[in-house]
Amino acid sequence: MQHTGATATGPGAPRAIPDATIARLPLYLRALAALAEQGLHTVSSGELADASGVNPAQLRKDLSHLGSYGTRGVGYDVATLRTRIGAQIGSTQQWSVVIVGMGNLGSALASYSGYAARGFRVAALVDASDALIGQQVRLEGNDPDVLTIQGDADLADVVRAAQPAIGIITTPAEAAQGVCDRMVAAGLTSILNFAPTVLQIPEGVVVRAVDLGQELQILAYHQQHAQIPADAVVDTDQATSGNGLPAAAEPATGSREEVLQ
Amino acid sequence: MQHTGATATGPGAPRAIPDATIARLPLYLRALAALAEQGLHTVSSGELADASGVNPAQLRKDLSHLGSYGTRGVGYDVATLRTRIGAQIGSTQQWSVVIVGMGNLGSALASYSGYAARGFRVAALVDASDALIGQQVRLEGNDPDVLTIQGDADLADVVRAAQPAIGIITTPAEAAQGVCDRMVAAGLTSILNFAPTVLQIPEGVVVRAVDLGQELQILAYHQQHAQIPADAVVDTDQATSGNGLPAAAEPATGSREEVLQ
DNA sequence: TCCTGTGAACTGGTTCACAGCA
DNA sequence: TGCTGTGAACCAGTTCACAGGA
Repeated sequence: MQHTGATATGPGAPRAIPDATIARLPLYLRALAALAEQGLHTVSSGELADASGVNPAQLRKDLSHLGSYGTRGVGYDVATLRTRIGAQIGSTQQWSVVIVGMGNLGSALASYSGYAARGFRVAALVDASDALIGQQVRLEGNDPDVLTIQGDADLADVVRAAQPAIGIITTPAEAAQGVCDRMVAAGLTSILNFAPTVLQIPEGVVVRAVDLGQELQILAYHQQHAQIPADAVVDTDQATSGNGLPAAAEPATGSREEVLQ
Repeated sequence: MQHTGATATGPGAPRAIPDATIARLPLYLRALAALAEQGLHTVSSGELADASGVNPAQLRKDLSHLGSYGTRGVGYDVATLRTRIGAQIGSTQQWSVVIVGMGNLGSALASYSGYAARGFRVAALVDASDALIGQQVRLEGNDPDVLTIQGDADLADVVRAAQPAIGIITTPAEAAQGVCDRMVAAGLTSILNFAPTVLQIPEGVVVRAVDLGQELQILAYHQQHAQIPADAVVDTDQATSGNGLPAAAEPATGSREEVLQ
């Protein structure tokens, strides 16, 4: 991991939130939104940690990096905490994204309805295929709720015009590096890459990669090495419902694998 | 992160590959496939590390966990290494997956054409909507290249019949926990969750989560805190092309953010 | 009493630097 | 000579455990 020159370790810079913490803030925000929707006004670290899938001590330490917004003996005020985390993460302002590659995945991401709620808007759609260029795409709840797919050749112009904060690459692997280079040249410094390839980028650009195949392979590894020595799966502290399988009905609170990290 | 009772620290168990290493093996495999395609027969740790976006020492240490398959003074044999990593990760056998939730994202994932190449096949598609149940979906290159969407009510039967190794959840957040519970009850122990919610699972089940919103928010954080003090972006060791923007044409080899952890 | 906030211990992971072999 | 393999140093992140405030 490497981020921008942002690690300003200057004398008067309290700006030092660990990367691992930052990756979890969206999780907390999501959990807080759910709690607020339930009408809750206060949460303890234990409750919020549970809802976020982390250890309570972890949660408290993470939040302590943002300042002291809890009340001892009581917990955290849901609304206040949402505001504080939101401010840190930048969800107070709206960020534009441009999506390059309007195949199955690109289209699916374009029509993702959760952008607005999280402070994002799709500003432009780009593809290289003549068959797609010029087509109009309807985006539920997006600011311009209809976007015209623009040509890959115009990518630089599109980026300069739309000034998106983030570029999303959903092209085939072969095209990804070229798209990335041109995004960077046009001034983009944050890229979300769904193409199964490693992007070479200059200093100062942040790339996050999501790869379905990689995720599946990691799960396959665990699957393969989950030796079932007659006690690994069944002999947990979970009740079994007589068919030798864990009961589904129960709350099933348990440990879980960390999210992406 | 938490995986199955697989951490068999028994006396004669050399089975101790760190999780962080496992998460990178698919990356190496991908890079090796690309190198093999280029006709390369041998790679040094430096070259492979470059192609995978990691530090050479990291790569060597990772590979050393699988055994010694390199030749000092020369490097690694591409074919051998592919085989070894493939064997570890389980890509020697084929794994079936079931996808639950055939909205935009589910459909996009279903028609992802990279499954076969990585040793996966889609065994079943499930959705709760009457409008979708019964519809046929064409899957390029999949074993049954046409699948009929099955009803959510039949999920347990579908899982028991298809015996998938991995369940993929692409339902709305509200439905995800229910689907997960029933998957687990039906015997699934590896789940890939795209729904923006934390799944509560019993011991012995491995969940990996991918959340678009979370990724965007992490990037937004970096974007917001990438103070541009007139020297953060431009004043790197990258050449500028006169327009004050980094040149796009150059190789742009540089540091990069780690892939997903 | 019950919770937060945090120093301190610990764990896991990364990088360095070099010994050792082709 | 040029590379791998790996102990040792280092660093980041997690968890513990408790002091201290509402």
